Amino acid sequence: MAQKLTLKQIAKDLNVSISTVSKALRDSYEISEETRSKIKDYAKSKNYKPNSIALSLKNQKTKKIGIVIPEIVHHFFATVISGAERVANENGYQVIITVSDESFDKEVVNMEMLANGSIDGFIMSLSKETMDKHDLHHLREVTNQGMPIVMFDRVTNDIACDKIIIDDVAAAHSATDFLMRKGRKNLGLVTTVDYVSVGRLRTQGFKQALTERGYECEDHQILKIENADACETKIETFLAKNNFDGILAVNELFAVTASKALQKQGKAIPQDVAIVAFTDGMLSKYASPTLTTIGQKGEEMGGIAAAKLIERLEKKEGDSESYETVIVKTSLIERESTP
Amino acid sequence: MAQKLTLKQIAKDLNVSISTVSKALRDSYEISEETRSKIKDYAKSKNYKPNSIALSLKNQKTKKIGIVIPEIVHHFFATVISGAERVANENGYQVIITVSDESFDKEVVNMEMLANGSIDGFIMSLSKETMDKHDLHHLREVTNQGMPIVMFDRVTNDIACDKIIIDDVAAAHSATDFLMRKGRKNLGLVTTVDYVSVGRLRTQGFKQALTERGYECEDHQILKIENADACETKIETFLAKNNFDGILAVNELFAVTASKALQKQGKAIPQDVAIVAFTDGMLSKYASPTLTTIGQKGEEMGGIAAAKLIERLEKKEGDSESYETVIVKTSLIERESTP
DNA sequence: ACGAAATGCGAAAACGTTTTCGCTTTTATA
DNA sequence: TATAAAAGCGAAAACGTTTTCGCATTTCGT
Repeated sequence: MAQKLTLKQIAKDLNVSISTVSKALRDSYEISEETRSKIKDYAKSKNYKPNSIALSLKNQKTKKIGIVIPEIVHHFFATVISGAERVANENGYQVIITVSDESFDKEVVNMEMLANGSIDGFIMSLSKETMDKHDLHHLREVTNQGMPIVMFDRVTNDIACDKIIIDDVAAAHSATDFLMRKGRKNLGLVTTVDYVSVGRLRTQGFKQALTERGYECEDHQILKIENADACETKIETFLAKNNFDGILAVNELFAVTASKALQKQGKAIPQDVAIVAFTDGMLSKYASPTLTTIGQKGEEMGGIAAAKLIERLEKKEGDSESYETVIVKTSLIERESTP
Repeated sequence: MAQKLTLKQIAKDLNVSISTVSKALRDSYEISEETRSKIKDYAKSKNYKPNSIALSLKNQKTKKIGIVIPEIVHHFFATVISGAERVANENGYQVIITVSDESFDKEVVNMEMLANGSIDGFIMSLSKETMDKHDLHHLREVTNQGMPIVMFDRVTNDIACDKIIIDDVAAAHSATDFLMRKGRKNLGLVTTVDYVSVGRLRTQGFKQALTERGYECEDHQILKIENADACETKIETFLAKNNFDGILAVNELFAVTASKALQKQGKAIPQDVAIVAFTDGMLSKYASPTLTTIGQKGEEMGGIAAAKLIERLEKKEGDSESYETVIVKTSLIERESTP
């Protein structure tokens, strides 16, 4: 009903010019104390708030950050958003979320939409399909326009930008090592297909740890899952065929599925089989038994990503063009699934 | 590097006026076939995309929807966002997320920020503190400006707007009934404090079901939890003091916590105690035993909320000013925690 | 009391669009 | 061939800001 109050309206109401109103509200010395307070009082009483669209157009800045993730109903990504949103808000920015749904096309469409003036920069994690096709033209287009990107978790080396990751190799390595220190010698890995960077790297860390201790890593020890929806039977047969005493899983879902399958097969956890999972989410905390996990600190990653992006946005043009890769430390959170 | 292409730039490059470019790109009959295709080809080759900020200012529409939720790292809210985002995108809208963190002040600040031209309308669920204080001035301010709100889940009757809810009373009633039909006579309820609307309503449904079957509902049967972080010991003592054979919990977390506590106390589930939980999330699916839940269909609620909001946004001014409350059907998803 | 400096304010441009209106030039009509 | 209509294009306003510049009035110094 009550039309939105603008500078123009205030100017008309008070019989001054628009410029005077603008200056008064920004405490310009050009405006007399008297006029200034008259205008400010009036604006306050009518609850004037400058129109952010007009400001964006004028300043060529939107104070908005676009977050592109593959999936939102997912604990890790939700925590990343949470961290990014918090830091963004603290710095006067807002976040716009789009979900690629693991689809290359959606990722492209969403980013093109946002790149047309809606936001100042991107925080993103690549969709599976993008990593598989390795088609990065949309990312290049964005960076060519001078719009910064910060990638997290699922990144690529072929785009020059800041990156926030965990050291997947090292984390998998140390988790595997942890299992071996607990006396487990017959280890299995439940992971994703290789084109997902984190899957590949974690597999690599797992293998390294084994060979360093003089064990050979054989193919039958590793299960690569493409589609998480149909993982249950695959995991069951994988576990039935082998006689593992330790399992590393690249995510909670695989881990808890494995845990249940093992228990169904009569194994006790952690006595017969120990389990460690990547990603410390709800499932790990509340599964039975609770799962030992590698905490990925999504909240922290999101926060760092937002901070880095904002830093770059607010830095003078043409400042150092060097990009940084931040490696966030993981932590092993021991629970009941390991002895 | 390559500056963003504008109408002005195209006009200069092709030696025509800005208006001609604009009209050509929008296929105006005023422009000759020749000029039109020249301009369109050029624009396409340079990948021109209209600046959305300028369009927003011109049209006084942003094509953006603000979603205000109390918490994002939460399965139900994540599904709602997911559904809303999907429907919004299908209709050419984008979503901006802000999190109130259950704080009244943050809710107010975030909404004021968004209300200044950033978005066309709100989808929201009230923060606990807002429900507690029952201070709704920020919501009224928004609606007075003519900006529509659609509320979901945690709503209030004191604001005129569309609402998307489940029938909490009926759902709790039928879940309680379900437990009684399974022969359970000594039921306990783990819920939240009353000022959270869903907590109050579910409690009401629980009580109704009991009294309808001739049981009296006594205070000791009900545990009201204010802070979910510290719920564990409270739930444990609540269960130890009573000898329940059936539990209804208002969310997954309370349910799985109760389940574990009961098992620790030597009870078998569902043989000794049956459990039903509100909210069908990850936890229920992967807990041991898996939990029978009342599915809230967050994805569907989010989708409906977005559809309703967009419908209202695109309807001619001054059309019917009547608001609707959509009640989304819940479904009982039976799993191992009930016989 | 006269010129200079300071004070207070308004006009206008700019950000990138769309759209209305008006101006030329061409084409059709009588 | 004169005239009306149609076709093709450009100028300008509008959306709501900020900011530079210029103008008028007041204050000051001598």
